[in-house]
Amino acid sequence: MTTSKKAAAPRQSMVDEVYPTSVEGLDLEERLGYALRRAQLKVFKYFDEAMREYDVRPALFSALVVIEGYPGVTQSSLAQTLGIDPPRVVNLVHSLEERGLAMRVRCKRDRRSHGIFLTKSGETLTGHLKGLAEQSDLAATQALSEIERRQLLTLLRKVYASEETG
Amino acid sequence: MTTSKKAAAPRQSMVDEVYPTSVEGLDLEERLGYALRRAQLKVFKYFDEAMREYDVRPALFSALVVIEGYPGVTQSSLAQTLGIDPPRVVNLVHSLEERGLAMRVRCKRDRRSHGIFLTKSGETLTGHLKGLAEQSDLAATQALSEIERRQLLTLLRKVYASEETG
DNA sequence: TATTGTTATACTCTATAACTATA
DNA sequence: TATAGTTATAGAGTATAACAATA
Repeated sequence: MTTSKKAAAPRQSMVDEVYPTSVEGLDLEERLGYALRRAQLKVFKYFDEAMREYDVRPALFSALVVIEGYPGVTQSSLAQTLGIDPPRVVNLVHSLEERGLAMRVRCKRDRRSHGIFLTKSGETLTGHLKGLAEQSDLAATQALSEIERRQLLTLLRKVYASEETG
Repeated sequence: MTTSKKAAAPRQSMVDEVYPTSVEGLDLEERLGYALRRAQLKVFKYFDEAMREYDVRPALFSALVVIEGYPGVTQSSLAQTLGIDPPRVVNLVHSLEERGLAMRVRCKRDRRSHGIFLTKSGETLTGHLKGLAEQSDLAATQALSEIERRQLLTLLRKVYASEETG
């Protein structure tokens, strides 16, 4: 095994240039993690463009949608639901409050907890942003038919939904 | 508009707790970016576990596979192929050299460029890691059939392959 | 002047540990 | 003592600007 195969390291001290421009044909094309990362990069790029005007990042958008769906959600529950850590939620909610989009209210039964609610303007903005997000998803996946887009979403959900315990 | 609709903000200064535990039924479930991020998080978690023993992160693994497929690739081409910036490639290649997995060789025609080659031990490790990566992909997507896994890969490629100019 | 590789820098994202106030 | 929220901090990952060597 040490002599018969063509060596990878060059025999000379200087070599000709090699300029690949794609990963086609590489085993990388078969790697799910790589494909997910590249696809996500593209979808997020479109998302960022669509949201730039509002200075809303993915995490903030997700928080808005969850709070809209569960008015009064506690910060710890929000952390669990979004799969992020409590300290991040603090910054997220603080930012929402600063911008007048949400407000914290102490829970009466457990005064350690805070329920989070969208303000009126938070509700309005969230509705608007959901429309923008949908459009940016469509733009980012122009290469897919409507059926394929639904298939993709279904398959992705199947992957991340089975998160079990660890 | 100020009186007829149920206000989102609470009337009281204290409220009952709300503890959602999933995003089911939320519009978030329809967002491609969210689904991609969650799926990627899971696949990367499995990948990290599989590679922990070798201290290999996704970017390093991708670099190894590209160099294996294109022996002598220049750093700028590697950057373009992986969709990362030149400064990151510097660190990546430096790390590979430090670990004896790859080496830089000046190009004879354009002495500004460096061709990157795997060492013998880099080749061996890359082959081994590719096997581990394949297994970790399978483990992370146990919820999918073989056909579904291929479908997912095909759809993701369709999305990121149409990256055009912007 | 333009390009390859490099250094320095900064900014975002994310994770951890420790603190407070309530329970 | 345990938990919700908070603060401080540090580490990845990523992007930008500026520089040296070469073209």
